[in-house]
Amino acid sequence: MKEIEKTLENKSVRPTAMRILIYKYLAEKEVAISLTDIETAFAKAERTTLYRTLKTFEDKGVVHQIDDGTGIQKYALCEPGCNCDLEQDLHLHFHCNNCDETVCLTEHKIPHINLPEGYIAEDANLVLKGICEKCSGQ
Amino acid sequence: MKEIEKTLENKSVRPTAMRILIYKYLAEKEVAISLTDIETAFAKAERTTLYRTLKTFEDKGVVHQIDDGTGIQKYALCEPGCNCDLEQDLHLHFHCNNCDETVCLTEHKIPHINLPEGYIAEDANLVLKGICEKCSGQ
DNA sequence: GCAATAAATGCACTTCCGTTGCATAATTAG
DNA sequence: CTAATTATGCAACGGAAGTGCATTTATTGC
Ligand SMILES: [Mn+2]
Ligand SMILES: [Mn+2]
Ligand SMILES: [Zn+2]
Ligand SMILES: [Zn+2]
Repeated sequence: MKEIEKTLENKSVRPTAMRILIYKYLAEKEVAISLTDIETAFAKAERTTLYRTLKTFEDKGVVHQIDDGTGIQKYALCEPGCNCDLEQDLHLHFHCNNCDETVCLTEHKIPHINLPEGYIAEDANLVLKGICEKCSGQ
Repeated sequence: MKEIEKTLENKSVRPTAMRILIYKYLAEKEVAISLTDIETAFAKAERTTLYRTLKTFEDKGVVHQIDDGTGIQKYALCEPGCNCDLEQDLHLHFHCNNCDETVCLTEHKIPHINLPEGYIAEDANLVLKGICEKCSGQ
C-alpha cells in the first residue's frame, strides 16, 4: 500500500490518510465518481475535505474531471502517463442511460474535427450516451 | 411577423405575446442562449414563465438544448427540418473560452464512433472549446 | 355571447451541487 | 522547539434548475 503514497508524492500531493483512502476508492471503482458518491462512501468525513481532495487531485493530475452531461462533475484516476492537457490525449466517455454510470473509454480518442475558418480548438469533450455493456445484457 | 406565429402553431405551441418575443430574441441571436440571458433581456418578465417557455419550446421541437460544458443550459432555435432526436442530426457545438459564447456548427455532424462490444449508443454530445472566429481576430 | 374548461402566467419556495471564508488542527522546515 | 505552511472542520453562500399552487388569460361547447 506504500504504492499509493509513492504515486501521490510523485505528483506532489501529500499522502494524508484521507487522500489515500479516496485514492483507493477511486482505484477500485472502474467508473467515474462524483463528490456525492465519495460522500456516501465516507459518510463520517467532511464534505469539504472530500471536495478539496478531488480538486487537489485534479490540479495535480491525479484525476481528470469528466463532464458526462448529467450536470454532476465526475472524476476518474488518470492512466499512468496520461497527459490530460494535451488534445491528443482526449478520450471519449460513455454514459449509460440505464445504470447512470459513466466510464472512460481511454482507447477511444476524440477524432480530429476540421473547424470553419477562424475557429481555434483548444479542448474537446465527446460523450456518448446509451446502454453500457453491463446493462445491454452482454 | 405573422411568420413567427405560424411557425409556433405548426409546432403546436400557442403563440402568446411572451413566446413570440422570446422566439424573436432567439432568432436574432446567432448564439446559444441561456435562461439567464433571457431573464436579463426581459427583466420585467417572470423567470418561471421564461423558464417554462424554453421547456415548452424544447418539448415541441422549437429549440434544442445545448450542453456546452459550462454547467448552464443553453438553447438555440432548431433549423427548419431539424430532427433533434435522430442521431444523424447531431451537430457539434463550439464554446469560446474568450467571449464565453457557444454556437451551433450545424454543418458539422458528430462522426460515427465504433464502440466496444456491448455498448449501444443512443445519443452523443461533442463540444469543442477554444477561440471563436470573432475572437481569433479573423 | 356566456359559462365551463383548459392553458399560461405569476409568486413563493425548494433542492441540488459547487464553492468560499475562516477558525482550528496537523504537518513540515529552520 | 518554534514559526510557517498545509490540511481539515464547520458554517454559510450562491447560482441555477425545478415545483406547487393561486390567478389570470385564452379556448371550447353551447
Ligand atoms: Mn476519462
Ligand atoms: Mn445546436
Ligand atoms: Zn449501464
Ligand atoms: Zn469568442
